[in-house]
Amino acid sequence: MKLPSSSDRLPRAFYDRETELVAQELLGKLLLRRWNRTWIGGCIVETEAYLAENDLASHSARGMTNSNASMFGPPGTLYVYPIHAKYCLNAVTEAEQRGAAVLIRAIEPLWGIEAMRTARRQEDLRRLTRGPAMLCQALNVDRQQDGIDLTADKALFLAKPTESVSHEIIDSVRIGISRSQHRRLRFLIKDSPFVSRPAQ
DNA sequence: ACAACGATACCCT
DNA sequence: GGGTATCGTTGTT
Repeated sequence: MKLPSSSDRLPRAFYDRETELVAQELLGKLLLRRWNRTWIGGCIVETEAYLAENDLASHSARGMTNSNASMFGPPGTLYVYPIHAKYCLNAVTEAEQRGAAVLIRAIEPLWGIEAMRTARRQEDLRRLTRGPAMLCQALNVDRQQDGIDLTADKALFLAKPTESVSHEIIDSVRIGISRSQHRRLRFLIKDSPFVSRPAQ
């Protein structure tokens, strides 16, 4: 896979659609992070949808606060939140003020693998980006990046793949939540060895 | 001021 | 598969 260029960047209209659809369509897309004058990133293999309405597992479920404000920003905003002394990253979806987002849970590492190994203090390729907090650590993303515009930022963006690769999507229940556990809002690329856990 | 908890991951058995 | 480190956020006194 060739490194994407700025013309491959996903436009705001991509994010300004139903969250479940965006979560599925983000599979196979590329996530790129500029770090120390090089690019780190790879291909998205696992996502979860967090909805604006009737979703008690969503951070937006009890309204906007200072800490979740960027989840209510325009589509294409990055929402980074802290959990268990780590971080997870989301792409905001639907119209501004809706409060919906897609959690990016895992990528297949493609570029800057040595930089990821350094950031993660982990040699095993399979354990570099296999989970949302691992992914943030590998890409050097934390709360400093919360609220940036993925459709314009110079150092962090999402892009369409530069070569066509077919994949099959499967759904699953979401991981690590205590409410709305029955909903099948987790999406994976079938047979990818880089997902955090198999579908349930 | 303080206690409880979480969209986690690591380490151990 | 289970226990837990670790810390920001939130809800309770």
